[in-house]
Amino acid sequence: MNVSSKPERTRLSAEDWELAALQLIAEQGVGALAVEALARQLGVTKGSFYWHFRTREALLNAALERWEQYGEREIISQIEQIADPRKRLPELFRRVAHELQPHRVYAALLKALDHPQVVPVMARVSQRRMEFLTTAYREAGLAPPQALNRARLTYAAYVGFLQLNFTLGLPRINHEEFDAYVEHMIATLIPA
Amino acid sequence: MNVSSKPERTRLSAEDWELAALQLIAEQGVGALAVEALARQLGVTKGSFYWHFRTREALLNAALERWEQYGEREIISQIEQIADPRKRLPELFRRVAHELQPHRVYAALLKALDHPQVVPVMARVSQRRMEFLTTAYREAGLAPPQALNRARLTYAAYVGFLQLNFTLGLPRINHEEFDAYVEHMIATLIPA
DNA sequence: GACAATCCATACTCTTCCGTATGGTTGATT
DNA sequence: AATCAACCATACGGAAGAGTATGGATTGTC
Repeated sequence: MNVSSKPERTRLSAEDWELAALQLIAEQGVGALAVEALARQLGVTKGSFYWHFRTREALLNAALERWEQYGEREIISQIEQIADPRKRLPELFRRVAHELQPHRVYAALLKALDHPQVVPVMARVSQRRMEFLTTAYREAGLAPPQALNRARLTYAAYVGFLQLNFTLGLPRINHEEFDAYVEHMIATLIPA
Repeated sequence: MNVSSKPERTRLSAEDWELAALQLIAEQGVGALAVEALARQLGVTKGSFYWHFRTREALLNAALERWEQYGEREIISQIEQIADPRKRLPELFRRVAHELQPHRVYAALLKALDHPQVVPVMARVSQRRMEFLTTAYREAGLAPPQALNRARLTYAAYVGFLQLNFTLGLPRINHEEFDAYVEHMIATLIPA
């Protein structure tokens, strides 16, 4: 039951700080990552923090590294297990669409691309995903140049959707409408 | 010739501060908008600033309002003058693609969606553009629900592209490749 | 149960940046 | 030429947050 934030009176590890940092980033952005605020939230003081980390930067880097490592393993491997290549992309779209929770950190980091620490991480992650999409489109029948551009378009649409919808709260699309939108995306972007 | 920043030894107006603020936002983001930094850049001190504006917030609001007013008039009116509705969207795509400069502020504000002052501005601007796109798609022959979803998809792709390319510097797409990408977008998103 | 190593609290310093107070300078007006 | 408003410089006060110093508490280990 120790998921929340109040009364966990055990001692903390570096991992605890990293996880709390990621959660805070997801909720309030990288700019809100202040050590005293985090300490309050964890029920300790700065004294604890500076035992585990040399600096605030170090925490950010550690948290980003953790996120990059354990962030996307599951979905990609799940999709790769689908036998028919033509069924992979629709399944990917639908699955991503209904797991918007793990994308919160990505959306937050997208808004923090002025911080030099996050740029390389985001570049690597985005690059990997783009490559995954590109090969998926090739396997779905597109010629290589088409596949690359379609992957660019798809990934841009994904990123833009994140920004427009749970960062900005645009026209608060509801569930049915959202499902229809996803199907529209599938019909428009994926070759028949 | 007084475009740059060094030796303009006339007195400043509120407008000067607003324009400088927008430029700084475009280059370094909303977070970098500090009054002393701006003052240095303009060759004056804070004393000047606090004569023109009551607070830093006031400057940000004024700058945002100015941007919202004079930001997008031209392109929309130009597009609306095109007679054949089916030629409007391709032209819009190509024109937007080759004027990425005015989109710098929009991209910067996209990353500042945690600041409560920018959210309403961005919501209004994005909403207007979305509506423009939606009617354009209807005029190009799509049924209303399809048109709305296609507009969502298109605008998300636009926003995502901004983030991925001149905020993050993803795979540094070159000119030819970029033109090909734009044509791919047109072929994929606009009904024939 | 002593004794390290680990973990944390308290109390500082230092920097940055917003905002204020106040007086000086410049320019237009008469 | 005098005057008044517009504009700016200088010197503060104060809050917030990073980082340091140091000692106290807790935990495992012999």
